[in-house]
Amino acid sequence: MTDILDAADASAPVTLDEIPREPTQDGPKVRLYLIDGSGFIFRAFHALPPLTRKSDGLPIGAVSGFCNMLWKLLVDMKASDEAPTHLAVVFDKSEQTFRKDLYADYKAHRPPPPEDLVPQFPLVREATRAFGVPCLELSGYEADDLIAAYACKVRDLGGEVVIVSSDKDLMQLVGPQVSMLDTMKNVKIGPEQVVEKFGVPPEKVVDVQALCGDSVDNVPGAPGIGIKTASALILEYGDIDTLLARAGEIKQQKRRETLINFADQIRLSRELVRLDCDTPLPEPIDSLAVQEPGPELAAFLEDMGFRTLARRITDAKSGAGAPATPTAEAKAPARPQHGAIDVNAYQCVRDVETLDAWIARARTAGIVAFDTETDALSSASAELCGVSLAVAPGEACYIPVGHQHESDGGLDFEAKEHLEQIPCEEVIARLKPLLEDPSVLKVAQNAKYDMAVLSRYGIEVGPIEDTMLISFVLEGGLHKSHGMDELSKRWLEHEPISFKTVAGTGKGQKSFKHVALSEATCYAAEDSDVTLRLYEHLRPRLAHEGLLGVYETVERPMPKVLADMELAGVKVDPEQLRILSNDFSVRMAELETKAHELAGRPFNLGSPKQIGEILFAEMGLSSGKKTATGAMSTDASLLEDLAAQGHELPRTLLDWRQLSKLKGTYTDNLIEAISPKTGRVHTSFSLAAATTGRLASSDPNLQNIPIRTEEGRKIRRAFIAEPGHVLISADYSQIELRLLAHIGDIPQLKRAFAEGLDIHAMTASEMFGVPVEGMPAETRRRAKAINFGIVYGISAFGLSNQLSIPREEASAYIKTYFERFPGIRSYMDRMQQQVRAEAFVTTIFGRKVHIPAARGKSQAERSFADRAAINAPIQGAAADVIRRAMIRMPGALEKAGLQARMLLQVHDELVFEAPEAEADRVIEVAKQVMERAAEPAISLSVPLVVEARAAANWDDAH
DNA sequence: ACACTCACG
DNA sequence: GACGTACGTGAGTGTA
Repeated sequence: MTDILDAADASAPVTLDEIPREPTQDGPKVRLYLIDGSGFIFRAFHALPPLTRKSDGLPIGAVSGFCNMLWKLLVDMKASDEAPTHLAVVFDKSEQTFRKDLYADYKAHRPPPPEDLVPQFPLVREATRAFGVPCLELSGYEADDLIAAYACKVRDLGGEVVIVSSDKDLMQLVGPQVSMLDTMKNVKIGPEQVVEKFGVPPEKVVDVQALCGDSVDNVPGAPGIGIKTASALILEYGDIDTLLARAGEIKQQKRRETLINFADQIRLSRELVRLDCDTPLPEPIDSLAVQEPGPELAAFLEDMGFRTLARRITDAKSGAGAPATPTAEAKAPARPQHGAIDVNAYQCVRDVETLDAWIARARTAGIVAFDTETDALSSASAELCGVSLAVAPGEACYIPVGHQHESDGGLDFEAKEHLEQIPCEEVIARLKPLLEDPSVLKVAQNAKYDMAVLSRYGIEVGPIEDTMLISFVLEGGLHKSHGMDELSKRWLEHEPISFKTVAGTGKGQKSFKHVALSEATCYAAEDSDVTLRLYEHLRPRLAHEGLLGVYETVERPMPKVLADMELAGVKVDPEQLRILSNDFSVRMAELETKAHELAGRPFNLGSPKQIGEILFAEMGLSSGKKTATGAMSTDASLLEDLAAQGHELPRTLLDWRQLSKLKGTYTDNLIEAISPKTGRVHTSFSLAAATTGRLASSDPNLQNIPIRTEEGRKIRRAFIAEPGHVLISADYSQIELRLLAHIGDIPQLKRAFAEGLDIHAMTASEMFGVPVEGMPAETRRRAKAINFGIVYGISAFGLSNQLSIPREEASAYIKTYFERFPGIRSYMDRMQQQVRAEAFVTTIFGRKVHIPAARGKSQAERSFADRAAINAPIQGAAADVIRRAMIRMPGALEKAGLQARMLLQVHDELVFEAPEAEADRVIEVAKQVMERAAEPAISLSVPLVVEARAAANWDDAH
């Protein structure tokens, strides 16, 4: 049997006795992990639904959660390159501690633990021991004190300590050898994070906590002083004693009085929060050496009935002995290839000679990572504050161009930093040849943004690569975000300075141009440095993993295309929207009055909770349907049902909701979104949001402008063209079903598309054996719903819901469908097999879509993965097709001598703006490019068909 | 911060 | 046969 908990390095077991003789020269000999047991228990208890043991009904939810968390932690720790040599779980022993003697009300407000949890405390200790992990506890002391004592001891002996907890009270212990690990958020807490939280370094945390107190533990502190004030005071005066001694000097009267009057209470609070390193150690450190679980673990899990975990542990043990697979090797975080990142090593460039020197270095290197700093988020309006460059790992600079002092409201005698900078035009003029030089490769993180900003300064950056897109191509679906901070933490094991730390947060956030140059240099140059390092790390994997083609053809060209679309924006008529908004307001008020009358009392129509109370409790209507959390659902389909039964209030609510949605989400916000600079609306397209490769649009989202209802279409009519111009909408007809026909190789579908038949009618005809001529509309509607359902990974439940038919009937439809189209069944089976084996699927263009849920614990999760695996190759191929069209479009329009511009993409639709006279030719070019977009990569066995129309507004162009 | 609802493909 | 249920998004509001 392989040792699960074996340390990563295979060095012989080390005892603490060796430490004093051989302190730290060869790296830490002891790395002790201290797990905050109480924290784990409460998290496990609250995160999980109540669970009882089958045999006797004993509550074991928290035990189960605790075991899973502990196991995961053990596995993760072992895999990390900071594997523990020693390990223990620390528990609170008793309520009565020395702090209660100091202050009777300490933790007085804390409610007793839930009844269900109490019997689980001893079980959790038993579980810990079963895992081969020692439990530490001591009468009269809290877990925190024991953690402190062990941490101090190991630290003083030259070892390392990792405290697994998110409790802020433990942050005072953090230091060069002591860190914390928050396993929920999966973040490491070092001195930097402590400063972020408390505004002071770890050694001052106690002083800050003494001042601000803690309502949870009922530590009094000083009334009216919060964390902000506390850290400011401590930073100024150094510590509590000095502060209290000099309290009389404080200018603010109230604060001065508080400090003087509550001096004793503050000193007491300090004693309450200070952790005692002199707490006796119940066990010698040597006895905490990591050991593998014995046979009692299996027995314990069996006894509890934790079958899944038991199986996982057995699997891990049998698998761990085998040599690492190549994939596992490729995924293992590689060691950073360069030295550590030192933010103080960067240069601030403020004269032309230095700038030219950096530009020369970039040319010699042939590669430069860069990043723009601006004063706003929208690339269409943001002003440049500076540019950073990195020419090699660790060699980076920041060139400020727009930094200013914050406008001073009064007299300020502090010496102001000199803000002499190279004039912006000068910097732009010198950077332009470099950034446009075809022989120098540029690298950026989210290049689209920087390209859009610089384009407004006359620079067309190229050639360029994008680390965010490289990450997305490699690992799309594996992570929520491909932002730089995450990538840096993941691959470089380095946490970059957060924007919040330099610019502040909330309404006190300052524009980047007001950030001091020294700080701005650290932050900005670090971004370029990190980007370059990420590029060097990630880029080789593209070829290695067969993803270079996807990256080069459908990812890398996109930032330029999208930057131009975003900068172009779309014209929206604010007058029309204002009229609509007023109209909606009036009608909403009428509906509200009516709803209140029908309900017999006033209520908030926007509150699902109140609606539920009125409809179900007061009016006694039946609902049945519940939301995910068990609350009564009041969604549209349910209200529709009730309205159909003849009730008036649901109808009124539906009407109000529609208007409320339209007004709140569209009319009012679209007016605000109009840029004062351009008079147009500039969305932001995200390339790395949807795992299938679809784009996403935000700020504002222009991919969900209403179209399905008449009222909604009025909003679409406010999207217009410049005078003398038209909007052109070109959309793929049935692209997903066509791609399914090709991918799944379905003869009937292919034939129907080749002959240009009505695909839904054809489906209905095949399924129900009725001729297309004279087919009832309802029959076709059902077939249409089935076709959509197929693309989504159909289920009887989903279809019955969609069509409001009994599940048995839906089931029968699906059965018939699979009989008529057996190819679809086999496509679905193939995707399910693939995703269960590999946890990813690919599109015909080679895009890889990771679906980690396929490895999920629950059946439900895996079923979800199956459906996603059926959908992703279809949705993803459609996304690839339209990307290919978009990439070719600007060139095709230009080649045809047209001025038309592409403005928007809505998944299967492209929107253009063109001079009226060009309309017909633009339609011709757009159709051709779009219909041939799959070529030459893929020769589709079905035709792609595009319908296009020109009109004065977006609605009429459909 | 999260749940709910709803706009789109 | 059990399991929760159609796939992919972004945004506003209410509620804790």
